[in-house]
Amino acid sequence: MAASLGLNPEAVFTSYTSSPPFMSDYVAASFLPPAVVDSTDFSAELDDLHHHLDYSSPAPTLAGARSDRSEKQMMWCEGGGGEKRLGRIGFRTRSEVEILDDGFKWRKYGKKAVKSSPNPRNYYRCSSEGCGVKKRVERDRDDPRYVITTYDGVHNHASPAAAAIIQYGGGGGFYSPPHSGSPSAASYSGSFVL
DNA sequence: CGCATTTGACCCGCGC
DNA sequence: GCGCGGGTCAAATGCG
Repeated sequence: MAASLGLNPEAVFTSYTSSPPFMSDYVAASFLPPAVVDSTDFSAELDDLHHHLDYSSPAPTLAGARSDRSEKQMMWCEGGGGEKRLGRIGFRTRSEVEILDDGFKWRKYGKKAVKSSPNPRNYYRCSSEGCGVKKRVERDRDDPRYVITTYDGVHNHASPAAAAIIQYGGGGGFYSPPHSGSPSAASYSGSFVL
């Protein structure tokens, strides 16, 4: 079953690093407006991240990345190169499970053991018609406590869950807590059971 | 009974 | 041209 993700916006935005990797998967789920990525205060550690991931793709262009020192939760984007589109977004998140519910419906279509890691890599495709977004999930080679998720493409649709997050994240950026005057988080948390 | 997952086969690009 | 590694397909299987 999917990871237990309590969609409590406040929790997501303020302490997601200690929760299931909900937020990272969410952001990666491609509904992330490029503008947000551009405006987000992405910090360094990209080189370190890339080195760590030993990503085998041909010298990807980093469009932006974010890291959280405390939890070593990181994100990298590639492709686009200042353009509006994100070719690929990757996350390294701490998680017990690999099936992370990011609000979209994914259909698994393959599994492969890769050379660079002792752990198998899983391939998923967005099950929505006409949406060719794909994602790969694999455990970190060096630190099995982490899961590396890579998204390819941009969803041509939104999920109800995504809409909720966008609403709460709007204006303040993805990592900002919801305004105190925002509608109660409770109205949304009910839709996502732990 | 319908649908998602599993898993080996197949395909393709790339480096030697 | 060949072998290898990675990505996808699709028939079989399992599950709700």
